[in-house]
Amino acid sequence: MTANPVRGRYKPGRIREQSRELILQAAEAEFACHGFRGSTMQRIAEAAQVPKANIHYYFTNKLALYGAVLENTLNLWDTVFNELSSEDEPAYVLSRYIDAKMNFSRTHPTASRLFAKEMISGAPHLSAYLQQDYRVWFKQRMQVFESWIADGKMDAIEPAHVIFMIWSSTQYYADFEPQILIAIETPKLTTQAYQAAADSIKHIILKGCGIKIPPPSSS
Amino acid sequence: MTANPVRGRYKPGRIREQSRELILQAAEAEFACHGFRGSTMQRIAEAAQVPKANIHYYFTNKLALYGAVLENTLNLWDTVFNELSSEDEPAYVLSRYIDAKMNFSRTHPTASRLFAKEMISGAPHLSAYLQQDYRVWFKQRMQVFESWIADGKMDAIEPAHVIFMIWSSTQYYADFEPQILIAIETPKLTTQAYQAAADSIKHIILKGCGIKIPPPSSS
DNA sequence: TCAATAGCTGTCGAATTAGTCAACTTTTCA
DNA sequence: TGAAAAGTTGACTAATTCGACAGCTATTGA
Repeated sequence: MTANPVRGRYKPGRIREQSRELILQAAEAEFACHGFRGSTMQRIAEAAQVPKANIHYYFTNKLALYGAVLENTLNLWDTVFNELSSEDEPAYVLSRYIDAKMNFSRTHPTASRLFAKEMISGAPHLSAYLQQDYRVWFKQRMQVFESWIADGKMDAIEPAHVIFMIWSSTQYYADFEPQILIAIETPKLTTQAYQAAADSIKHIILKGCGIKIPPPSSS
Repeated sequence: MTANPVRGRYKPGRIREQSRELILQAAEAEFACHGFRGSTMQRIAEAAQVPKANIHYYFTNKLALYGAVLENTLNLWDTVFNELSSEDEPAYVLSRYIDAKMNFSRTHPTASRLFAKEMISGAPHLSAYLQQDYRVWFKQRMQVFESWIADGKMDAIEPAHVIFMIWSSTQYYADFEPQILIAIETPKLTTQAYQAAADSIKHIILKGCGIKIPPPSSS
């Protein structure tokens, strides 16, 4: 009856992991839609289909739950951030980064919305993150752009604004979905629609920054 | 004692107008920060420095107050929207529009944030607006872009994505202020900073869309 | 098999919430 | 001036809300 204990995975904490994940997912959706104060433990419990008391068994209180959700989101975020590597050909690097950011909007819209809501509210729970990892990351990437400009590989535009344009335009498709759906008259943003958007953004950003597409390479 | 009834301005409803405005302003800030559910009538009352019951004298309930705030915001919005006139020179039209949108972010950041929050939440109170005024406006402007493309005045990019890029990048400076402040290491976004951002956006959008700056005209 | 541990939840209390109401003051205007 | 209208507000109610906790069941490992 011991249901094959093969391959480990049987220590106490197995159930813990599953339940926590279930609750976190429901909480992410709720927080993304209604913000911290606007969300209720009751609604999260209903969405996760567990009694409210069960949530309090895994998370000490509402703020701790919110913190856990936010931490999850920031981890995903960092993964995408790091896609902006410091290869030497800007056209290739930026294209890949724009695609990665757009894919994130497509596959993790609620994470994007949660982050946006937190930011709009003044980022009260993100100051630590912003002051540390984010700040460092930003400085480093700025230098990459500076070197590109120095090498004449792109126009002399303040790099910060270029990054902001990439972030804002890619996030827009997740955060402002209702507005976009009505504008382009579709009931749902398809993968093709996301691809078309990414292509347009790449065209405008690359050309707009005066970045030449390198001639070699196949296709 | 009748305190000069000169120049009208003395009908019943004078006080009404002032009090309503005071409350609406406090409510806008609160709703922009915490969303509809996350805001409380008590906090709005404290911000406006009036008793809570006074708010209920002017607005039947919380939803009505939110609706009034939203309506105010949409009126401001429309004013800026209409800045995108259909003159024949795209470089001039888009430059003016980007400046207007950026000025809106600078002078009405809370209105921008309120709108963003509502949109991220799925725009439950905006469907009427989106389906009407907005939809019509969008279609018309799309045609302007199409004609520019047909006339060879800009690259053949789906116009919708260009508009989305302008909206997203200009709103970003209002909605994601905390992130921006830390990135560019400033305690406050100055008018100069906004101007620099607008210039960068104009450079990238115009050049990126292959729009030539017309040669004539004085400096 | 059988304790010990982990996981679960119904029920409750204190605090906060939206909205009501009746009594009050100020403004208006004839 | 004085009464009607507009504006104001403290005190209240009913409904929600977070969170605590005791007692329950399921899982685990010896």
